[in-house]
Formats: sequence, C-alpha cells, structure tokens
Amino acid sequence: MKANKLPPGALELIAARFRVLGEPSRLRLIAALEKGEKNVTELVEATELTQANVSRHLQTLTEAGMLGRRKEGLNVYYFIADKSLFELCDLVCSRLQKDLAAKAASFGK
Amino acid sequence: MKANKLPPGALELIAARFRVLGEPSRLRLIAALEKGEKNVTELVEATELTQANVSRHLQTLTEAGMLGRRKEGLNVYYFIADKSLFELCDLVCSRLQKDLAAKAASFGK
DNA sequence: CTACTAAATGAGTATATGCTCATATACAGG
DNA sequence: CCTGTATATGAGCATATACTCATTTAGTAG
Repeated sequence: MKANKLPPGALELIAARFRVLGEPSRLRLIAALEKGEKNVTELVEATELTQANVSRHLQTLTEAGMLGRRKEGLNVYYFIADKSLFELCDLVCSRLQKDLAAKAASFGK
Repeated sequence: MKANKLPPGALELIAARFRVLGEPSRLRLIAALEKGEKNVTELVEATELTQANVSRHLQTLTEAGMLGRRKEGLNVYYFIADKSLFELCDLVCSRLQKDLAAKAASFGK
C-alpha cells in the first residue's frame, strides 16, 4: 500500500471508496450494469429495490465516480464508469472462494 | 463480476469484505503491518489510536481473515494474512490518482 | 395550460458501528 | 499467593447511513 509516502487524508479517501462498495444493494446495481447501461426503472426491476432507494444508491455511486449518467428524455441511463470495479470485485471473489475452499477442506481432517 | 452465476448471499459476503476495509483506522493498522508483524502496543503507538480501539479493529480484521495472530508470552503479534489486501488498496489508489489528475487537468481548460 | 411518467429528494425512523471508559482476562515474575 | 503488564471485552453514547413514505422536480404529450 506504499504506506510510507501516503499524503494525509489519503487513507480516508481510500476507505470512502471501499465503503461505497460495502453495501450489497450497491453491488447489485453494479452487477446489473455489467452488461450495459440501464435506466432507473430497469434497475428497480433488476434489483427489486424501491425506486427511492435505487435513486439514492445511484447518486452515491455516481458521486464516487464509479457510474456515469446520461439523460434521454424522461429517462436517465446509468453505466459503469470505472472498469476497475470488476477487478476489485474479482479479487475479493477469488479470495472468498479460497477461504471457503480451505474451510471445506478442514472439515475432512 | 460474473453477476450471472453468483450464489445468493455472495454479494453480502463481498460487501462485508469491502466494509471491513471501509474504515480509515483499519487501513492504518494494515499499513502499519505492511513491513512485518507488530504487537498491539506497537500498533497503538504506530496508529495513535486507543488500545481498546485497536483491539477491536484487530478483532474485526482477524475475523475477516485479513490478519493472523500469534501469541508470545504476554504479547500478541498480528500480521497480514491476506496479501491480496495490497492489490486491492493499490487498485483503489491508482484509480484515485487518476481521478485527481483528471480533476487537476480540468482546472486548466 | 393540464395530465402523465421518470427520477430525485426532504423528513423521519431504525439499525449498525466506531469510540471511550472501566473492568476483566491472561500471562510473567517475585 | 500477590503484583504488574499486555490484551480483550462489556456497557453506553454518538454518529452515520440504509430504508420508506410522501412530495417535488424535470420532461413529454395532448
């Protein structure tokens, strides 16, 4: 993490980013956008969250620079603006799988 | 994120992991352990958090499998158990730097 | 203009969690 | 045994934030 030369406040910025990803609802939204942009109504259907809730989470994700917004008439389309999201999630995923595999193996001994 | 074939509850597990990393104090502890194990007293000094606070965060990190524990007499030494932590933080860091650079550049135009 | 639809937001509540203080536990050395 | 030191933990408080409901804002169509 190059802890040495981190400017003060950097850790808070990094933590803030992790915190945005620390909500299952937001991860669901990200997952729903994996194959391309969707408008809010479509995201409500895909995630089974309420419209108000989806709207707030989209705001959080957009402010964090993870999503982008595009207005088209009445609709607002959201899309993944930060591709590194998938790298992050994949890293966590593979780690989780290792942990679970290790746990499963320790049953046998 | 392979949103397709994620077992139910997987997103909650992933989010939980991100949430653990979503606290600056915990990131400070991780950073303090980058160069090798430390005991609790050393971590208190390194982070300037209270002993009780450090102890709780260490518990959180250890339960998440990110840190390991080793007792030696009265002291308990903690160490990084999950090297992928640094990959995660580096990914976030480089993304942040890009965002900041872009913001800085947009001042000039 | 009015009526309708999509999205955002203000307000209130509930819950989670970070922090501190005090105390408990675990171990070492007389 | 008693004393001291390192770490963990119970309890309480304060804050952050996820959620819902109701309403507002923005845009379209008649």
